[in-house]
Amino acid sequence: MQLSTKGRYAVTAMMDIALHQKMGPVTLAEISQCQGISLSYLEQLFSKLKKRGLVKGVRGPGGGYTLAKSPDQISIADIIQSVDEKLDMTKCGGKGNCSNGEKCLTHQLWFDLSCNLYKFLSGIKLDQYVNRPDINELVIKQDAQYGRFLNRSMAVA
Amino acid sequence: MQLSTKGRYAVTAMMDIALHQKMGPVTLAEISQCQGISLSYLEQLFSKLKKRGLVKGVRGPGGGYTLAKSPDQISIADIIQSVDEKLDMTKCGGKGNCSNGEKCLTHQLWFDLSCNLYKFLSGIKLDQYVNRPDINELVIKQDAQYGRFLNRSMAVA
DNA sequence: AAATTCCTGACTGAATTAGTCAGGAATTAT
DNA sequence: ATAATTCCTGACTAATTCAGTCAGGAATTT
Repeated sequence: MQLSTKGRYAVTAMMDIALHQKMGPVTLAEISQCQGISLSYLEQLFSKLKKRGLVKGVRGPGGGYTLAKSPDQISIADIIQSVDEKLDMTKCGGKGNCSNGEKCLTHQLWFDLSCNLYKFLSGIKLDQYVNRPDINELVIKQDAQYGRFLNRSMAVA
Repeated sequence: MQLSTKGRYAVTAMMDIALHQKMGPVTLAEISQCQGISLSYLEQLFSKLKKRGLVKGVRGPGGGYTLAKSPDQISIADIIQSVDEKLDMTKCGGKGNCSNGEKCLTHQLWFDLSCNLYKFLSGIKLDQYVNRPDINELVIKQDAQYGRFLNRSMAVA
């Protein structure tokens, strides 16, 4: 039972964007460098995030990715499901035909587990992280470390 | 994000044993047949369940496996952790050194998720299934289908 | 002594994951 | 216009894990 780095990377990247929203679009190159994720791999993940309508791509210089919805509308479950496909723990995909057309002994258990998981992850939205002091401290440290945004005029307020 | 069949099989098998406890030891051959799990694979899994002290093996004719503790002492989390290793969703194994020796942006999130998961799965014990009418109905149907226990004198009461 | 059952370790095929590579399309800045 | 930047796409590869097989041995009961 494990979270793939696929899902982990996607959530991390989305959080990075949410945390830098004021700065305008965030490039995958930046995320790649700061979060230590392969650029090509990020591109694959963002292709899926885009298909699900979670991000918008802006091409050309000064471009990057932006959140497609407000951060209080994007849950961790949304993100993971975009790249990872499923939070469903049943063998049968919820259909209940897991053992000779009937529910198997453990069907209800996995079904309950899936519900629990979904409730938890869909209850957590990106905006909950944007204003946490401990997270902001981390981001500031990271940005400094990689000299992020040094040559960009801070947009908006 | 997915449950491996490893964990699924182990829980199913343990539930099978719990449900047939009164009949004495349950052989892996029976479980293999009724639950549709490869015998050799079951042997691997039970080797781990035994190491963790969840089951006891009884060799020889009439042997099989028995629960090593009472079914209200065995949680789903115990079983999954025995064969699957971890319910930990953090990258760093909980140590908090996921990003250059510090916590990564998502550390706390995965930590909270792990706790939620563990609470849920450790709160469910095998005995909760032994007396459920719907489960018992399933078991009786299964046992009939495979002619289980036809040639065995029903022990105890 | 024979049958049964647990028990162990090594091996294999298939799937998935994580990551690479090459190239193209849109946009902006010069 | 042209060059630089960035998204965007698809095909390919290496490594890992999963699921399952196989062969043989040890303990116990009949």
